[in-house]
Amino acid sequence: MKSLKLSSNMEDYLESIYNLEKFNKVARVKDIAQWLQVKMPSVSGALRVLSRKNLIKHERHGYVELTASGRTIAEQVQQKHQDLTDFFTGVLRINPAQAARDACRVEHVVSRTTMNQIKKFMRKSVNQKKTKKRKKNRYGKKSSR
Amino acid sequence: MKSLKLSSNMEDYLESIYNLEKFNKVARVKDIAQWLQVKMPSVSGALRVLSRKNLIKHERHGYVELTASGRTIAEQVQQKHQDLTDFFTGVLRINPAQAARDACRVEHVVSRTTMNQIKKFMRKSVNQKKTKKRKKNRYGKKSSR
DNA sequence: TATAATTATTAGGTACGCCTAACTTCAACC
DNA sequence: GGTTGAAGTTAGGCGTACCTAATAATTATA
Repeated sequence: MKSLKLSSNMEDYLESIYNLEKFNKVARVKDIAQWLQVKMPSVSGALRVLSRKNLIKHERHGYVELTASGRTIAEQVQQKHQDLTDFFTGVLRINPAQAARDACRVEHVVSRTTMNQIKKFMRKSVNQKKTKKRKKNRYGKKSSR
Repeated sequence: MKSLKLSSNMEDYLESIYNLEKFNKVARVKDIAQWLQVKMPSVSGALRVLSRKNLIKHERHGYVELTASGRTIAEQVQQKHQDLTDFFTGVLRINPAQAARDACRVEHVVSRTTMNQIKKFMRKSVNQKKTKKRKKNRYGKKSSR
């Protein structure tokens, strides 16, 4: 391991590469820049750092690719992002656009503990809803929606 | 208005001054440093910035005091902090220490919209609990605790 | 009141992350 | 194969926020 803790910004770069690989097949400097709303030289700089940490593979003027360890980190961040978005929209009833914006920023600062509790809470809410429905049906009341 | 958006760090400085004024009557450079786990020169630097923005009053070697506008910001941040802490402990069942740590970081990145929904959600949970209790009592079951 | 200890400031340096401007490389087309 | 435009890199600069070391001011104590 080169260094253990990754900055929020570097996590964002990894996450954007991950998403671009997923949606565009390949990740290019220009697309990363556009995704993150920064200029290309900022991306070049970041890629140099991530390369040195062996989180990406990147040859001059070539596509950017995640390494296995880079992918692991990206997936973790992405998962947090997804879980937070679900929580914000599903539980807190935030509109999707705002939920995404908040998730983007919260995902870098929220603890593992809290993420776990959030997921636990969501599982519980789902069960409660199911239970409610069952009860209503059992008592012959019309189910909501 | 000098400049509109304050960095997370500057918000932290304001918040710590606010808390120190509240708990210690006065805020001193040394105490701020201790509170935020930074060295005194970092505090001196930050205070210069906040002074220029008219958010604090600070004469060389004197106590630090919030101005009206500084206090307003500090109170807003502090309120978010409190609401998030309540949410984390009360709803998500996070232990108080971890809740405080998360609140400290989330308070700077979460949107107003989401904060509002969090508060709404908490009010709703409280009501639901009350309702449950009432129901239980009405049906003659022993109330929890 | 002079000295010691504490508190605060200034000076100067580092790391990060962004930018613009200038240059290079690549690919695509004539 | 040379030209041209897009994509990418390098160079150099800026702002933020932290640090250590050195210095200054204040407060406490002998």
